[in-house]
Amino acid sequence: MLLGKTLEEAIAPNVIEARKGKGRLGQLVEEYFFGYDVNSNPDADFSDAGLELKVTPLKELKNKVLAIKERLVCTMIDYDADQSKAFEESHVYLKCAYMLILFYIHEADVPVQQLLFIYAVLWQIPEKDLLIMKQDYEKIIAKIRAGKAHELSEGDTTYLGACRKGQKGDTDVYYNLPDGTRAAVPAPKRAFSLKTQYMRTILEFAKKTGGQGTYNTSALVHGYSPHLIEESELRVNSFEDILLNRFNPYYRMSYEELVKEFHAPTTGAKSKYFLVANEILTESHTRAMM
DNA sequence: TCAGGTAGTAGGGTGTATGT
DNA sequence: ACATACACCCTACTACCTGA
Repeated sequence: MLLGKTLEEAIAPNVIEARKGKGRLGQLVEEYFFGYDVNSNPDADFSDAGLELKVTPLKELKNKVLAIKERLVCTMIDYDADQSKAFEESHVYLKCAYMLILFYIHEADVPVQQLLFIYAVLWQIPEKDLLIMKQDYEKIIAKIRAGKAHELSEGDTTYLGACRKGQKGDTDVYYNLPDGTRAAVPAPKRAFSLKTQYMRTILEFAKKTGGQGTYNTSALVHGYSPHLIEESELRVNSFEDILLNRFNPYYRMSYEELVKEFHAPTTGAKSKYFLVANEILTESHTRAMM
């Protein structure tokens, strides 16, 4: 529907003309393509549409090669609720089947303002990978159902890991078993993560394709699409183009420059990169005011 | 060829903002 | 008050290079 056309040609010429200023594109996409009411939800982000945004570090090896620095944490494991969920209806799957991943280069002792974003990849987990993750998921769930959540380990699985997650002072949590009784041994909190081994395949894809507004939709077939993909594949492809175009102007800009560009507050929060990336995606809300 | 450097993997842990 | 979402930080162990 949008393929081979501009948004204006395909959707709402008059309205688009009525709005001037940077950042309208995303706003229009949200409003006319996805039906968001931008005004009623200024924080509307793409997770509402089934797109998870992730910002993750790379490290530069001695030979200058860029490698994955860490696993990518997806979402907390709910020892009670997750037990009865099939992979296809799990929080992890719904959340991470479709991700916009921004890679930046981590450097020790370099002010956080000077770190460089280098790749952006829109990634839909291919079916072959989902198969493996499904097995991983089931392995994890099986342990929980057996009352062995405390024995969970990242080494158990291939792509989808159950990594430790918690805060100072956290105590292990109790959970109920399928028969309603309480597990004998409480377990530390854990989260589902994409292991570095899997992240590497995404990185390789980014390198191979240039990573500057690149996307993998090879797995975009019928049957398991998250709710983002309600219409045709054409629509999705167009959406990707639009979304990725939003990032194009910002490649090779440092965090500091981005903060200036978006008049975003500089914070010491560890989620600061996410906050900036979110600014890019929801730029319309701040730019529209100017 | 073997000791030291590197990288991959696993494991444990933390800070800040925000939602319920 | 507490849990979750954001990543982010640090260490140990192991295998694999690599150059004296």
